[in-house]
Amino acid sequence: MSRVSSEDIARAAQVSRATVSYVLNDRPGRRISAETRQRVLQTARSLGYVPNPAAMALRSGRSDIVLLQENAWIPGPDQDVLPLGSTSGLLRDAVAREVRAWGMTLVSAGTGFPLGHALTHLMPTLVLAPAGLSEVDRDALRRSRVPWYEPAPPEGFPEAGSGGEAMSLTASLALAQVEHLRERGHRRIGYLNTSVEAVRDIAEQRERAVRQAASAVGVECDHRVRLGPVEDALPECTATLEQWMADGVTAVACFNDLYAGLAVKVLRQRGSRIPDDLAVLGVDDEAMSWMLEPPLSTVRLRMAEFGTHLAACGRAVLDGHPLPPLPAGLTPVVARATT
Amino acid sequence: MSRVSSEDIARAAQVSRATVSYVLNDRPGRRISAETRQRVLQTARSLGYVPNPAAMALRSGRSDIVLLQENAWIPGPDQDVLPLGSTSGLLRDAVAREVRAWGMTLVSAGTGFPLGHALTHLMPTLVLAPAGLSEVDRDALRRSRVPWYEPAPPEGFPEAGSGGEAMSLTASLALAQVEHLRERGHRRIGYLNTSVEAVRDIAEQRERAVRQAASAVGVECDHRVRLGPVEDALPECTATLEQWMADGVTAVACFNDLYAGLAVKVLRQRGSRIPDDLAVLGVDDEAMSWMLEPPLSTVRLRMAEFGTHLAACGRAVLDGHPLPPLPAGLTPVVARATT
DNA sequence: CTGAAAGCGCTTACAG
DNA sequence: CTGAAAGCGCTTACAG
Repeated sequence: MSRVSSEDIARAAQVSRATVSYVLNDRPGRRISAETRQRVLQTARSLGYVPNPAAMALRSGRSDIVLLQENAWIPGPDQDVLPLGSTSGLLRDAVAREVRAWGMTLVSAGTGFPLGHALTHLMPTLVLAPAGLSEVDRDALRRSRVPWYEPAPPEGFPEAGSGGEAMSLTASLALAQVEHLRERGHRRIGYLNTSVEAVRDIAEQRERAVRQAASAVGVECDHRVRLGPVEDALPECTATLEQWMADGVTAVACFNDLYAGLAVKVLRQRGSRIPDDLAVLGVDDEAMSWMLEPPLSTVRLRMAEFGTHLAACGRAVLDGHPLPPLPAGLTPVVARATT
Repeated sequence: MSRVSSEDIARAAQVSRATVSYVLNDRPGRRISAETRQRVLQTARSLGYVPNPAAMALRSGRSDIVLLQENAWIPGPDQDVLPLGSTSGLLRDAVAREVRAWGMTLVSAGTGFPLGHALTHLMPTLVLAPAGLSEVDRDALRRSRVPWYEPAPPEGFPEAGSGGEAMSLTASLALAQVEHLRERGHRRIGYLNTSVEAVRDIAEQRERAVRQAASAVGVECDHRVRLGPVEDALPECTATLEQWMADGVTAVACFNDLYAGLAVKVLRQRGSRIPDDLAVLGVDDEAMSWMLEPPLSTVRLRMAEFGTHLAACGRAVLDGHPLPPLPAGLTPVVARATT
């Protein structure tokens, strides 16, 4: 069965293709008799009409595709990969659901490729970049005049009295980590970051946010490291944590659950008590985090909810509306046994 | 800067658009003077020409998009999700790399949506379904005449003397699990499967494959369960494993590392020794599996290599060539402390 | 060896 | 209120 075109439905409904187009697109200023209108709608439905996306794209110079740019992997044929947690699919599916409600299609094209390629091949209407864009990608976007949304880098915390202004996800995450540790009585914490290249930007942003949060909350955070891929980082992590404990650090906030898991491993190996000798706090609430011994405390990122928000922001840039504020409660602490 | 069209390059190179098209597409049967040819190629390059994908798609009735249909999630606004391991992104990126070498673009559209929607919106040239397709999706594919590749369901194991015929990934996985356990001396094993709806097909295939592998190898595998989402399955898992141990089961093969992690958790809680009282073997080699206590033995799926193979199969169906055999060594055992 | 023309399926001024 | 026509950017018979 070949596709049915607007021509087909025009013929069947005894009107011109223009009329079909007008009623299907609900063009204002065009008065179509209610009767004709019904007939067209009817036949369109009964014929199972779906507009040809290529033709629409050719005409409008834009497809109905929204491109989700994920960039949390190191590509490469080897296993040299920092997997973004198992939660990243949640984001995509949530965004996909919203975008679909607009009558568009969300698509993601794999990471590690310059955006330019996907841009010319897909001609998306909008690009969504939950974790930010490289300057190169931003350039490509500007050149091809495709609108995009990426969260603003964390700008610090709302001023006192600003009336609950929006915080970035990163800021809210950092604050959740630091506040939780403070509540548990810690006054000197360390930050265990990653040096994996593919997530450098986000790692730097998080570290900055944690420092700001710490000083805002009255916690000292002068101890910080950046470790390579978790699989290889055990020795260095051991040395670091021993030093830190000697310096009076009582808790570590980690880039994510993987590094937190590493820290837990290190502490167990040397017989340290968790959290008494050192508390450990991750990020992501990975599927296996509660299976660690002891079960890992972590800050969850509500990915599905964040996805919905991300989509709303995209919609706003498309419509020229102001951006909606980040909803609260996106970064709940999951306190288990390591804090 | 608006896109440059073949018209532009025709003008600049002083030829007709037809000529441009002929040289760019290397049309055989058309003799274009080497000189003209060079000039066209030259100007195309210098102008940064990229064919308009919408126009190509409109003309050919097909885009240059390859759609990767992943289906390893339960969608839904709640957290009721079985995350496919953190390794799934590896697959996508590997396939994307191959597809890109064909001059096409790989795209994935999120899971939990009927394929029909993406089909009509994207008009892909090919659909790749690493984990198989539902009958509904297959119908949609047939109706829209889009070619697709999905691995054949496991058909059992090659006959003796068949000369190393291709095995499915599922079969090879199952065999790896069972053989490893046999080598470790186990003669009566259990299979800990998932009942999560979103992966029912794959769960059933794996279970069948494990049973076949067990009988092929001379191991008894009469003990099997299907547990719900890991987070809620602890009590049931406990009851099951206790029963099995009482029945003389000495090892469990699991659907994936999440369920294996659950089993480990259960055994620790009741003070059983691993692997002496019960050995545990997962699948996936998740990023956190080695952090468990004791570190989890598992079978890794070489996702990147599998992705390359998947792409090659897709290419073969596109070209009408015979399918390449599944490469060997895609499912190495990672023996750690639980077996 | 190269060019003029049709046509893929849509939308939207522009006439009636 | 509705229709005929142009045009988005490509490819490919079909003439020269």
